Amino acid sequence: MPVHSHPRQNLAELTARLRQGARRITGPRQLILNVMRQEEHPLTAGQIHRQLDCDLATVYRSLRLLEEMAMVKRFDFGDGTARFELLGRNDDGHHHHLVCRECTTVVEIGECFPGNLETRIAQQHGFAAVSHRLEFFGLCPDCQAA
Amino acid sequence: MPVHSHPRQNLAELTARLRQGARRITGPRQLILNVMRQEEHPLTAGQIHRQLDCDLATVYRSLRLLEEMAMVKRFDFGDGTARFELLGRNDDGHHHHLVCRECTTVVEIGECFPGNLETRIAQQHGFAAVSHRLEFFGLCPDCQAA
DNA sequence: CCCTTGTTGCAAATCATTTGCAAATAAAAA
DNA sequence: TTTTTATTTGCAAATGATTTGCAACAAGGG
Repeated sequence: MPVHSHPRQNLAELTARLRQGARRITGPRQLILNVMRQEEHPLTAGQIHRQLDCDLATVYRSLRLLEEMAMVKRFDFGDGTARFELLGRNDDGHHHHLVCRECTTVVEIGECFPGNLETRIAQQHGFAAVSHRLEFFGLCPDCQAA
Repeated sequence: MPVHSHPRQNLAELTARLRQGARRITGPRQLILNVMRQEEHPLTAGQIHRQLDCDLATVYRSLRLLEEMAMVKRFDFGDGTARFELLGRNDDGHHHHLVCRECTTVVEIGECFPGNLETRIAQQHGFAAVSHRLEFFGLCPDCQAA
């Protein structure tokens, strides 16, 4: 079983969450959620856009909205393009990725470093509300062969 | 003392390194190295450019060159703008940052998580040549007060 | 000092993402 | 159900960071 499972969420449930956020249930938003719920890997706005029929700007606007509502999480793999993943109802989305430098294949990582490291660093420098971003990069099995 | 010290490197030494890389010693390159050697924090291409008199494109080209030569390291704080730091002669630049979400103040972190974590993750998924990117974000003392 | 090749400045091109605005439309109100 | 009203959409144009084409130029070997 995958380290981090992605039980496919149903659309009705997602729609309900949207409504709870006092947001309108529109065609584009349903389409976007529907595309995202069948992907287990983070998608770029462009990848989502290619799979449906609405304006790219709308995709960006919707993703920002969904991010604010904590329904999706944004990841940055440092290639200048944001990726988005749908979050489960009580998932804060805290997990990391192992990304192939060649083909951008993504594997999800459940592990993280000991939590006290972050706390210690925060205290040492007087910072508050500290969070972190951690991603791994390497060559996946396929690309090693090639 | 800072966790990660930045002994100001002298220009002649930097220039020598440039020459070793079989690269020409040009005005713009000296200017850029000179600006970087007096900064202890990562700078954006724009910040460097503002402090000297040459084309922005040249700054970008030089930074890329210096990065390839391992004389500078590129950092990505996820705000869509790359930052660059000068590296010491035998410094691989492996360290992390604690960045203020409000004012972008940067503190360097010497610590890292236990090395076996990375190795274990790589093996678990059959990846090779694995590296990682880790940055912390929070509110610095000043911004907490404000 | 000259020649060759790497570099620069400038302008235009890219790329991801955002924004202005008028037209379209959910959801609330009547 | 129709009307009302605040959202949301599509489209085009604007942004901002970074790159690129190209002709003029300069560093360093011979």
